[in-house]
Amino acid sequence: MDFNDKQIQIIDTAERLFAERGFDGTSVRDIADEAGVNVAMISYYFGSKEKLMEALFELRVGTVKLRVEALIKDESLTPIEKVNMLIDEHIDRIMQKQCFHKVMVGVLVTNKNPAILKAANKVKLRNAAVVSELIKDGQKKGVFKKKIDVLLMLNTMVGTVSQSFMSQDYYREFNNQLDIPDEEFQLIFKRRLSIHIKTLFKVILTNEA
Amino acid sequence: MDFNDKQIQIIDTAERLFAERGFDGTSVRDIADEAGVNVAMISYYFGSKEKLMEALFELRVGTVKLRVEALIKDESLTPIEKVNMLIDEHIDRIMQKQCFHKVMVGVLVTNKNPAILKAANKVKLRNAAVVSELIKDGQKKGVFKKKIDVLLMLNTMVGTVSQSFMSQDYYREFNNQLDIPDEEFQLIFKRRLSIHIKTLFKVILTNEA
DNA sequence: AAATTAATTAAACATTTGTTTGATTTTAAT
DNA sequence: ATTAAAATCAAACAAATGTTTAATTAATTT
Repeated sequence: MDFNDKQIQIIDTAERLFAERGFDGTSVRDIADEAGVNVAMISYYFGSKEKLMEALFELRVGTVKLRVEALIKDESLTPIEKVNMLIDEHIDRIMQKQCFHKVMVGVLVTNKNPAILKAANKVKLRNAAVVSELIKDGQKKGVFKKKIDVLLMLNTMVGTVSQSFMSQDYYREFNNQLDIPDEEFQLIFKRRLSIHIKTLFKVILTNEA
Repeated sequence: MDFNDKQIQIIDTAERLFAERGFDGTSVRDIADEAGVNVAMISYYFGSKEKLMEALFELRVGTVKLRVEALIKDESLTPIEKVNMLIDEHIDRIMQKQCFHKVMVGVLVTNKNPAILKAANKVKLRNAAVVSELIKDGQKKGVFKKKIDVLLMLNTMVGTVSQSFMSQDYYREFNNQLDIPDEEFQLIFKRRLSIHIKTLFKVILTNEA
């Protein structure tokens, strides 16, 4: 499905409001007003509020290029390098789509929309499978240890990143970094997060610090 | 504030529904019906739906005994033992109050209720301060390394636990543990999670695997 | 230029929402 | 037993909700 400019404009607005106020906390009139369109346009273009949400997921998840799957086949990279790229890619994705990430979290806590939940689980399963492959390869090459809980490891990555982004203002204040510019802080924040998780993964995968 | 049996009954029901459907996705009639009381009782006892939410937080957060603060002063424990107890305590708390935890996440993603958000931040700040003390003590005793990002470390604990509980059914299915009894799985799950995070913390705190 | 399709609108629609009312029952105190 | 307070109820309230309608305007096609 491809959306026209007006549709994307509505979806973008909906994404922002869903992230700020939650799905049920946002009315179609809120969306229409902020997007500068008539209320009826939402039904006209998407059919319903629920389907607008599904369109949002289609637009955001559907366009995710799976660099990961290409990555795993690259023979010039070591397993640990691949894992590190995986981490950076995940951080970048969440950072670039913070609103959508919030919406996603909102959907996952209240498993209301089963269609979206199923889609999310599918993506998750595929990612877990890819990472499992990557790890198996590393084990075969003798650089990774034998027993590795893949899902628990991924939970640490996803959970740490999610938690960090959700409380980044708090982090900034706690570390007295309110004076430095936003963009610079984002860079510092991202780099620290990246190094942090890579350190954790190294010990999970190799038992070395 | 102390609540009578009927009030607690309403709060418990509200907690479950807020966790399942979100605050805005739950109507006061839903709550009243499932709690087996008249709709008017919610206004009668709490004043409003919003205040019912605040009562829920008062009941759950207010009763949290700060074993942590007592813990830090216990001279018979090593710093690493204290940290490990902190981890187990956190896992236990989330495990025992999974519904409330979901509600909390819902509140934190959509920072709608500023009163609750402020209270949550206060708890967080106090916890961070306590842990900072603990770490400083460990550094003084020479068992912890110098540069430690406390908040990032806590984000890993909180994030990993949150992410793990949110997707525990998925974890169970992925690891082919659907056949074993619920309680047994919970125990296994908890133990793995505990060991996992303790391993991570050890490397964060001491640079040793 | 006429005809046809698509886009946009204000208004109306039926429900659902949170909350209040006023009467009635239950409980507790005198 | 009488009184006062607390608890419970069905009904009503206005406001907000998602969605539809029917008319009008804009864009595209013929």
